[in-house]
Amino acid sequence: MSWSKHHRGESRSRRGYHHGNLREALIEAALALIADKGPAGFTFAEAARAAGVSPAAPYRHFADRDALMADVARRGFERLEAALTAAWDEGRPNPMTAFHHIGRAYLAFAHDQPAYYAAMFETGLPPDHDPQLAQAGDMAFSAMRTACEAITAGMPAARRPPAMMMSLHIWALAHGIASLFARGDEARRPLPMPPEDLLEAGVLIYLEGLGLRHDGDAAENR
Amino acid sequence: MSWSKHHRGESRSRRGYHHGNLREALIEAALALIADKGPAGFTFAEAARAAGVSPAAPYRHFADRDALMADVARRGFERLEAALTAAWDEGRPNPMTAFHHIGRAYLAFAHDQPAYYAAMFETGLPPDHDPQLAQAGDMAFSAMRTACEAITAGMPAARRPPAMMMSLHIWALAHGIASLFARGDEARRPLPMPPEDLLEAGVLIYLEGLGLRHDGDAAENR
DNA sequence: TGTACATCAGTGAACGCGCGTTCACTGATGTAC
DNA sequence: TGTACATCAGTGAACGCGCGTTCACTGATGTAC
Repeated sequence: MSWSKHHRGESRSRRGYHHGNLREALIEAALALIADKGPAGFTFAEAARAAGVSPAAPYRHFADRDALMADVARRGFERLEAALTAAWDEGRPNPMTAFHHIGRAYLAFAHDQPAYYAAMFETGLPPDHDPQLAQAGDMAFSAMRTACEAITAGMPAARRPPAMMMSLHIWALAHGIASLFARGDEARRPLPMPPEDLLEAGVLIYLEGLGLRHDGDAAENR
Repeated sequence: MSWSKHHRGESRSRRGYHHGNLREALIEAALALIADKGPAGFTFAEAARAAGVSPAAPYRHFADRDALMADVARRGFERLEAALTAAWDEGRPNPMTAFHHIGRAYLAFAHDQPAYYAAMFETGLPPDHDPQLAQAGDMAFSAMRTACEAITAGMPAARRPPAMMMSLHIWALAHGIASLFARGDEARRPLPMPPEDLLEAGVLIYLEGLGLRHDGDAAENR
């Protein structure tokens, strides 16, 4: 199979000596390994093997194992931010419904992307290890905060809660439920109800506690 | 130092050939290693070295690395249960105050015992990997549930929330805040306020949403 | 009180393994002229 | 259009290391008699 030298793999973008897209291939390999064996089960050498290159090749693209992991985490936060923003959809069809969509999107992300989720929250790496990583995390949080600001905008200023505090509460509640009960890997704990329902009920009670009526129309918030 | 053969280490309970308390020593070593380098940084061999025994010795007490880890996690849940129960103190001085003590105790545990916390929640092991581990986890959750039942006992049955749901909400909120902002290791994220204050505010709003007045006296709940 | 013996916790040497990392190198690419 | 050359992505062999696990063993303990 002499042609395999010039047409290795399934894609014509991978050429013989030069891989062509090794950086992306390593990240994909890392995701697959993390999903399979947890963040601890991912090794630089095995990612290289999965990408079909020698163990020295990854050093052309990442300083070390942690740098690759941080890049995966950064992409995870970017994806989460996109998912939350799409779920919010600028408050359509109405802020209260859109707010619940955000919560569902958070749980869906944790469940459907366990590798990203683990890289983002369970590697033990400090979040400010990499400025780009920290910024991506802030962006994702901002998506939540934007929604909180919008949903409380209709309240009288005196009774309006600080959007920062509110978004931290919602984030923590969603994160707690996701980490314990909605994660996509083996560490998920059993729950006597769908985690989405648990989160939605919690958010409703919380909003009620803030003085945001949720029964009836949502005209107050527009 | 010929006597070191018979009086090895700082304790007279450790005797020459037989360690005397190796099981405990391995668990302590594991905790120290996890605290130092995260759950992934703990190895069977290094725990043996820290305990001053040969690498084969741990196999007399634990089937493998995961079995030791599960034992550490089990003890962690037992400690957490004890801490929550002590904080609740059967609802003294009054249920609302005692309830907030529980939240603080959860955050304090996560902060002060990062090794236990990581072994309990971040090893990636399935929670039902070990029946004793699962039971210890249930016991800790029960402590929370007992408090929720007590604090809602005074409400009219029609408006009383299910204690199961309520305790899941409080647990998830505390767990989310602990995991993100109150953990004792490097992965703690910065927060513009003490995490205890964030949790207490969230709990107050949540209880308000349930219809549990918190301003004024707590007579309603006694 | 003394002795024989079963039990068992820990030894230490050995094994195969995969890891992270380095090094001088080589083959492909693309650009200047 | 063709050629020389700088660039750089990937090679492959090598290194030292620590891991998990096994094995036949040995020394300490405690109990039966």
